[in-house]
Amino acid sequence: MSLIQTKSIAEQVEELLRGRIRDGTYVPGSRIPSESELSEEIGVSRATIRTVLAKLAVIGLILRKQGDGTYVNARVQKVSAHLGNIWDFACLIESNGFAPSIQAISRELRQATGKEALGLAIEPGDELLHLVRLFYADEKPVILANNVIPVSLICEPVDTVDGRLHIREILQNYCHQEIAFVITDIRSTLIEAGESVLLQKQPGDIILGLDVSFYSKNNVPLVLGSNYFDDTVLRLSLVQAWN
Amino acid sequence: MSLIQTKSIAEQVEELLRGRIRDGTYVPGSRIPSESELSEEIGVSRATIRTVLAKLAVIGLILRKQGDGTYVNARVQKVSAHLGNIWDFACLIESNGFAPSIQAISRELRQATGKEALGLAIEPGDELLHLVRLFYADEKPVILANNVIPVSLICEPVDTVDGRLHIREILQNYCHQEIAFVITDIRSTLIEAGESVLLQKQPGDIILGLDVSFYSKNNVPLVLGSNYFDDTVLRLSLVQAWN
DNA sequence: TAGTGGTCTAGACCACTTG
DNA sequence: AAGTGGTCTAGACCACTAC
Repeated sequence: MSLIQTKSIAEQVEELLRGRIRDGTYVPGSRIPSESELSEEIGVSRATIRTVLAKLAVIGLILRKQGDGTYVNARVQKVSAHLGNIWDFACLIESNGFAPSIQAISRELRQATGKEALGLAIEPGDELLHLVRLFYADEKPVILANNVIPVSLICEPVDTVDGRLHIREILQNYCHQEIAFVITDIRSTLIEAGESVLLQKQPGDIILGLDVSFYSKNNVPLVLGSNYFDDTVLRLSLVQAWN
Repeated sequence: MSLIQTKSIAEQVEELLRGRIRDGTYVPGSRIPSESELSEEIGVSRATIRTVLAKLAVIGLILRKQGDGTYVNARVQKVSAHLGNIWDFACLIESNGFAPSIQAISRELRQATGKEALGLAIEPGDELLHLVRLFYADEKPVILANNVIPVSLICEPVDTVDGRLHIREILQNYCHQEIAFVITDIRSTLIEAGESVLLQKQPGDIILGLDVSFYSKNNVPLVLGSNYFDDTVLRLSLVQAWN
């Protein structure tokens, strides 16, 4: 097992191009070099260039015009938290222009409710680790995150779990599991008394509810998330490319 | 200009494989033939097979395991309205298991407000076409859609615009414009008296607000959408693949 | 060890836009 | 007409998983 994971050529090219877009080497709205030119300059095949450009086009960072060229999308740079980031709250806070931080509120062992058991494909009463975390945007609390993980998945001592880590990291470090896909339900909801205090809101204020399920490649449910998202401070905005 | 648009090989392969997944030829949860086998059977290169499988993997329809094989994702088939469909309301209603229909409520010419002018990159007071449409799920109203289009973009007589068409089709038919990308803001909001009647809700009920902006490849704002989404009837659920 | 998906290449041809 | 992105091919090698 090698600790040093060399990045693929495509990943390196992606970072290079993202960097040039970020630092203005490629001016917003302007045309970037053609695929052939990039291929020659960077020294990789045109196919590799194309896989990278396709990825950047999907998230709207660039606009491609057949017979013309590829353009930097000025509009998306400022706005976005795009598709891949919907459930990555720290990333989402950052792209809203705030400095993110995470506070671990509590870590509790308890039994699964019927609904949780259904979502996690376990039996009601099976033991769960329930994590409560609070996400801050520039010192202001904006997202209250509840996550439950079946204890049966956890390989390490439960009390070593660091609540400030990303869910992905928690699953990697303590469960040796990788996330394959995620299903997110978005609801409009009223905040309850218990949660309102932590988010500095009034009970009965309206708020976004994000119910998230994480699954492994074997289609095993890994974690359920029940999150309260203060959309008066943070924008939940998605960018999508057409085709 | 040819009316018959032959589909690309990749598109045909995608339809073939989607069909096999839909009709159970490929059993949910089971492994499908390898890339080489598909390549040989269908008679296209492995690269083409791979582009199709990559697309299906992004929307979670299949799960790919290196060194093992490709599996049909049983879970996603039932759930989803995935990324590409967030703003395609008819499609979203359908994937929730209802029959969609659209009622054109009104079609009005009026002047742009300051906010609208900003979003559409025009001047306040410039003329807009304001469409109000109501989406039904099995005869029950679930989404109220307000769309505004700068009249300057419309090439055909305004009173010929068919309010029951998809926004994409309206832009194609009456403005000769193609949508390149979309930015959607999701908010939690209270429904106002005017809108509540159409959606058969009480004023003050909570509801999801979806603010959508459509842009062309030239980064010109084409349409703004302000939509009220009854999430007590319809689930807004997103599927995303990790990587 | 055999077979799978993951990465990458070099090159061909097409469809399209711009000058 | 020249140059761009879009599509597709055939083949090589690697990393990983199962048996």
